[in-house]
Amino acid sequence: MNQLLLGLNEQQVAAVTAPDGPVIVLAGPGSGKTRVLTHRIAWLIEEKGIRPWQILAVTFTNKAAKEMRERIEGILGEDLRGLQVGTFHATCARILRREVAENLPNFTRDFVIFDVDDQKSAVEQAMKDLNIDTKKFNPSNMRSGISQAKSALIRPDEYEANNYVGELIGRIYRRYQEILIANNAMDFDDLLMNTVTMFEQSPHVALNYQQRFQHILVDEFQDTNLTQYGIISQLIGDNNIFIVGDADQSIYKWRGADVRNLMRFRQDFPNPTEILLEQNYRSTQIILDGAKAIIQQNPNRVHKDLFTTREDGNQIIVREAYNDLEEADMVITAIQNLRLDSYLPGDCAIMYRTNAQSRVMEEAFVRAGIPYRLVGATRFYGRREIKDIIAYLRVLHNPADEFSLKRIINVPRRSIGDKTFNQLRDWGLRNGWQPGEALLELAAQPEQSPLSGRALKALLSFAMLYRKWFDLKDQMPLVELLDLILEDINFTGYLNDGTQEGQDRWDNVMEFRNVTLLAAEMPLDQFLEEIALVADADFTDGNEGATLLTLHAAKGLEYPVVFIVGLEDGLLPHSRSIGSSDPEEMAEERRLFYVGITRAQDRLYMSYAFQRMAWGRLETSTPSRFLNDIPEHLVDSRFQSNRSRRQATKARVSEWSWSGGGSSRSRVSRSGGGRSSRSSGSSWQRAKGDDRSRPKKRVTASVPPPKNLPKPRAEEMPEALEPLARKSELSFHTGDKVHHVKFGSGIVMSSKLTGSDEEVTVAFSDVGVKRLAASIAKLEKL
DNA sequence: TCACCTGGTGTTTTT
DNA sequence: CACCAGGTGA
Repeated sequence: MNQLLLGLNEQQVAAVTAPDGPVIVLAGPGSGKTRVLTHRIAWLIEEKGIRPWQILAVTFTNKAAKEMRERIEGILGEDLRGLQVGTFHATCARILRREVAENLPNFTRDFVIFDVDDQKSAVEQAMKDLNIDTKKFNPSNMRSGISQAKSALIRPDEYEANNYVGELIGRIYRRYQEILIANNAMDFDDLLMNTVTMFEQSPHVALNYQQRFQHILVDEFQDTNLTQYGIISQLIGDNNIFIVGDADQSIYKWRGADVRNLMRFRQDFPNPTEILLEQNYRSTQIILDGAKAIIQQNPNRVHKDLFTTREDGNQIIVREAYNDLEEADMVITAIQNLRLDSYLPGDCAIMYRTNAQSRVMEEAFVRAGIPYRLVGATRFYGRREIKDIIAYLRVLHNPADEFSLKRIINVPRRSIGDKTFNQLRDWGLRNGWQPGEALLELAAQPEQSPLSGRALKALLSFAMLYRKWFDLKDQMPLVELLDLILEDINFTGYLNDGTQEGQDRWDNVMEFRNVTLLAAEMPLDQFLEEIALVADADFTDGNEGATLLTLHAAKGLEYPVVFIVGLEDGLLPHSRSIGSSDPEEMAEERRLFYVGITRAQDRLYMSYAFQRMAWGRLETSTPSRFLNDIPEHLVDSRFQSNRSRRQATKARVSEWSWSGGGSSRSRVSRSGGGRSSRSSGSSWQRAKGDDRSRPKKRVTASVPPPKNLPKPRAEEMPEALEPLARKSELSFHTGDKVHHVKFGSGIVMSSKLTGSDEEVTVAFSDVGVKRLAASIAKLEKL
């Protein structure tokens, strides 16, 4: 048997060796689809005599592309130059860079790529130009409306509105596009849309690529949008298309992905070879059963019979935490204990629905001194100081980029304000110069400019710098150019303001310098393109620490141990989907959960918190409805389910935490927490340094009603509808011994009246200090 | 022009 | 709570 097919199962072999023509591989999670893709490409090259450059493979992330290339090179043991592997965006950017000059009017090959921030600025500009109130209509919403349109291959002149906001979006879209052209810029969506446009307008270019790519392979097909489908259609001709996907893992509808592309594919490419990969090589039976139970609840899906040979395994552990801080501590303790089972932090991933949840987790890791890696959140290239530096490079590369110039012309401060900037701009406009060119002209002939006095002096000294860099930019390696700029503008002095934050920012700049160092001889345009297209998910490598990431970013990854935190209604499923009239939104939340679960190889932990901090307030939450769909026998849970929770409340506290109780639980309680001015009795907690209890600037003298007191869950308080009686006397006092059904016994540290309730702080022997509302907590005096 | 304040607003998820 | 845009005074 061919070496390439060794160790593959029957279906995988069928996929790898599938005949020419359209092929659909429906691949369940963990079914080895990456393996199939890499072996397929290797098979084409080795057995079918296809040259590497005749193959185009499209992946979802840059990282996946890199891995795929390396794996194929590993299999074939040769350098596969010419093999085109990349994301849609990277592939299109590459094609456009080469063809745009001759084949797409309005752009030169030096076009820049606008990220979401740049897009927002451009949208705001467009709205200003059109006299549309940016307060009344959120530019972000307008931006996403435009993005949706572009994802569906609707060009500005094709945009049809069916309501008032749509009409606005249409107008803004048209103006926005003009602005981009003026700036020689494309946004992410343009990379795709303009490629299709170019292929349509210049069929010979499309034909050229058709002749080159005899085999096109697309991964994660369920998350392609209409425009991407258009690209494939243009490229495919009579060539061979091989797609891999799983409708159950479609989680990007919100950004224009269209699962119906699978249907379209079946229509446009009749009688495809269809292969189902159902054997899971990743997870234990229990984890897989849990995942199946979740996904089965979705309507209108094609049933798949996933199975694994990894029998049994540990039960899925589900736990409730008192609040988000305790939830984080539970994760930490669990990770510490997992060492006993030989799992290192690097084997663990913590997944959450929203980036905002990462903060509390991160702080817990820092406290515990456990190494971790945060994926996303404040993305590296999104940091202000990094964006500033990139803006310098961008405006040097593309003098038309007004937004970048505007960003940096007064950073660091050089007394160049809006007025001066606009004068420069208008001067350029009158003479047909791009903003960067206007700077060069100013440096050459300052006396011709309409500026004078202080403004001229300030601007001129910047223009001289700009000209210097501009002349040198192609004559020195990137790092040297960067160093020169940093030196000339004294960026250190600007950032290093003596604070830790300043230091961190400078460190980031140095980190960025390393990137340019690695880029070595790379020309500026290519460098800018690469950093524009990197994604958070590209940084998930390495196993020095636990990985913190969103469920979206977890797609395509796997870990021995997975924690899914924040399993609460409103978070997962997200509140936006709960209130939505479109049932697809809820279905997508469910798929997201499914994706998370199926990342786990050996162990799976889930948690939810009774209350958590959100928008600076303390919110009470209900466990996620999804939890009810996991059969009880798969779950090791203190609260088996909502149904039997009341019964389970009797269990001992020690069973309650993942670890069996333990160290530093007192960290878990939250002081301050949005409720106002506290009595001095609890000040000792502040000393422990809960940074959320930082003294507030404004202290209100009166005590507002405690709007945010934890609300009781219905089954704990049958008469919940009755308003709480106004209390006037303390029923608990410092030193009282009390007992709590959940936390066991403890001693009252302090107690005080809040608007309509009594707030008791208790030190429990097992779980540490808790702050409780007397009306709810059912504290028993001993 | 800039430093400082204030009030409004927002957290889904990302190439 | 945290971030921004926009306003104000120096």
